[in-house]
Amino acid sequence: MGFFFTESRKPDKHLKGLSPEFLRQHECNVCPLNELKDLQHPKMLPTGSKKPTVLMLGEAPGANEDKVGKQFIGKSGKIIRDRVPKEWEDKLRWSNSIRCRPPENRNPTTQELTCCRPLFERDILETKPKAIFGFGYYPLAQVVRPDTKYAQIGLWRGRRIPVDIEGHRCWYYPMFHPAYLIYERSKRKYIPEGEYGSEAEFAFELDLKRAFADLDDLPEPIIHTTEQATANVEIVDDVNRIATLLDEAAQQPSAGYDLETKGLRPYTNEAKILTASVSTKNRTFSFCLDHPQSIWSRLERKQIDVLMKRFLYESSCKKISHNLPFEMEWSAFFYGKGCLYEGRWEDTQSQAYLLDARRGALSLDFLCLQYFGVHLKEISGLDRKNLDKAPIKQVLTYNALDARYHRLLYLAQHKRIKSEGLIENYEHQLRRIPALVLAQMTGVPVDQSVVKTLKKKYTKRAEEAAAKIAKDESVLRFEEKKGRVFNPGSPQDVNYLIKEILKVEIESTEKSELAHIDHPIAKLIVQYREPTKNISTYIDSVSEGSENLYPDGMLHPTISTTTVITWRSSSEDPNIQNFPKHDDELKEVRSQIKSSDPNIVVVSIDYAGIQARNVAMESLDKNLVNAYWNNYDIHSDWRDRIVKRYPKWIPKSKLSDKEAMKGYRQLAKNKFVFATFFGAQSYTTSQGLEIPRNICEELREEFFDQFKDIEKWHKHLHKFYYENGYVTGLSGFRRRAPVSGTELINTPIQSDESIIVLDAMARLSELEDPRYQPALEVHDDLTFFWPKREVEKRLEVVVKEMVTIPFKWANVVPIEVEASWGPDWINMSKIGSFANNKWDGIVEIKGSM
DNA sequence: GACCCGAGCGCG
DNA sequence: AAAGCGCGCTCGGGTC
Repeated sequence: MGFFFTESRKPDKHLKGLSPEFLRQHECNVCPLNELKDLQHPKMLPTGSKKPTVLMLGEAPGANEDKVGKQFIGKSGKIIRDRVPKEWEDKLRWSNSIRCRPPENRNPTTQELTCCRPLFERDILETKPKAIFGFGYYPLAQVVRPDTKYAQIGLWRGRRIPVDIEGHRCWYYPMFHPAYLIYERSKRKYIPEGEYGSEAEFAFELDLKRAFADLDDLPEPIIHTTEQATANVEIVDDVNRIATLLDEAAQQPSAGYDLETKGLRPYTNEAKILTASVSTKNRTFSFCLDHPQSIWSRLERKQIDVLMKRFLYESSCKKISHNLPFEMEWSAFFYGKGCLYEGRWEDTQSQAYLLDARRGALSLDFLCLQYFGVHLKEISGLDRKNLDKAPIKQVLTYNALDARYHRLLYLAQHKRIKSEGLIENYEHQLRRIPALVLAQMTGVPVDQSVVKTLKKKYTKRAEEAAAKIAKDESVLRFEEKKGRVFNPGSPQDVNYLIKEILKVEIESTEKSELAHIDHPIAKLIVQYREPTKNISTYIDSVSEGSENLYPDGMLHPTISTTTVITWRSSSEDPNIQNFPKHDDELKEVRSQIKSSDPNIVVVSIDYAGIQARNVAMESLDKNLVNAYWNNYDIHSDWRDRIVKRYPKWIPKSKLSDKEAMKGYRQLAKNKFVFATFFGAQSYTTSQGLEIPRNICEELREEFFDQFKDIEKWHKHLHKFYYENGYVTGLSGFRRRAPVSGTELINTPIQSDESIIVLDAMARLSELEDPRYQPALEVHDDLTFFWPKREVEKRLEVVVKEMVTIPFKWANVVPIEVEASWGPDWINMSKIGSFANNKWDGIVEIKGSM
């Protein structure tokens, strides 16, 4: 039996010209597997209980199964059977989605799956199981028919889906295929006794355990038919009726709210809200705003704006959207930012993210399939990209359906949020959204004159490097041998050049690897890469003509709070969180980020060493906590301890060189102290510090002798994870299995960090004063664009808010921020460091960790 | 032409 | 055995 988890293993979609109906009708007679001569046991029948609670559904018989004529007796079958609780053994039925063994374990084809499906259906109707546990991709595809893009077992495992098989309704539990677990084990040379072969193996065990535990109290599966989904949608074309319905909705406890728009962002000249829809318990309706096919008179159109505004500002219902930042950004853009803090908004995508953060499974479409067994997008059959050209009635229906499922999904997920004890986390998540939407709307200024200068400068550099490369003798030899032009931007070409022409062994063509090569071409390639990367990633993306730059001359990067597995934010179009800051050759691109008004300056305030403080908060390590209160400099101390154990690390001549010793402190900090906090092993620290492995092992022991509770905390995380199936930080955030050992340590650090920073940002936004609204958030940093003469006054408010953290767990160590300012985003100088441990207004402190 | 993937590299 | 974590973007190189 194979394993079914990658794209390449999906069945081919060709039915060789035969319709699915035809294949279903003729079953085995038109099945290619029926032709096979060498099968020992073709058409293997299901076995086990005739009145089963669960149907255990595999993919197809394997070699062993075919030989003996019994199902689930091979290696994969054993993995499943070993995990069946005794009390369930006689309540199971065993079957495969394909009854004959495909030759040489090849994948079943769509044709074979379709032919076999009626056999499966008849068995279901005869035996009526309450649940199906399906192993791997093929049963999932055959039973649930998820859209191709969702057909990844890794996305579905750990969930349950209501399914309707020819009228029989039951729950489908997708699980990994055991063959995948065998494959994962096979990749490792050695697995210690008692350890899982992979995190997937732990997840598999967890899934099975939870699925069996579910059986005692299975609810009725809810499945919406297309008729139910589309029933009673009112398309409103009368303004008075819109007024009546909106006012009625405003009085309801909850209302789904959805907008269809021209474009994804409201900052373009063509941006329009095309239609809107609202769905309450009694009613689902939609109406036009600026759809080209709308029939409103100018007066009517104005009246609709008044009604929209009233609904957004004055309704007492919960306004529920899926991907709330979208509805908030458009609503605030057209009806004023004030509406973001009026009434109560809810976000079903945030709920879903809290319950299960897997990427790719947060769309309304996916969640409707999971919760209601309904293919939402299939019903509407609408091309979202050209909504302004689609028939208006279709757009309005589609719009209304979305609003309906916003509300239904909210109710379904709310129950689970509550029962999992995640209300507080959801409330925090909700507060992030208006804060980040307001940051998106605030925007980031770009000075196009700087952009032009830099583009010229880096283009010249790239050209110069390219010219030198073209003339290099090694490149000439490459071109002679290959018969084509050498491309310095192609890792493949570079790899060939270094290995086959220069005859130098390399592991990769990364900068660090090239640095070790004693040939001018290595340096030249880096000299070519740097300016080309700078141009394509950081200059072109902010220059006129880029889709990222809007008519207001600003960037409005999209910030997401439901993408990153650890609760951090992410930024795209462009990613403003990874602009060069350190490399002298590259960091100049930050000077593009600048107001054209010379009175406006950039002010950044970042949390000093927040992740290390998170380690102290999490572990409550006595020595680490005290270090913060007593200004003990861990990194200098450990620099000195490393030298003590390995004197060769720092040449004698440098021991009295203050600047050099600062550099070694930095090395000790990043390559040893922090790395060890985060779970790095001696192998890694040895590579980072470039000192022998055994010394690093000794150092590690010495380190955990000083910070005993950090090691304890690492162990606790491990234990908690295997007991509960997720890892959590002090904020209650959860990251669910599979999670690897080092991810276990990092996750609470990143999540608590993000809670602290984004809570501060939310509090600043809630002041509802644009002066204190950050324009950027970069993980430990909030950045503002302020009039120069206002900086001191505004800074006081912001700093105070940032260091006054409302979480008890955070205040076991002092919190410190560092502010800097300048005319642009790179030419910045330090204003000062401020901490809350000596709070007396703003206290500037000297010496930081 | 649209999509997918890995390599490489920027940030915290 | 593997060997801090988390992202987004661009390119080359491939497929359909």
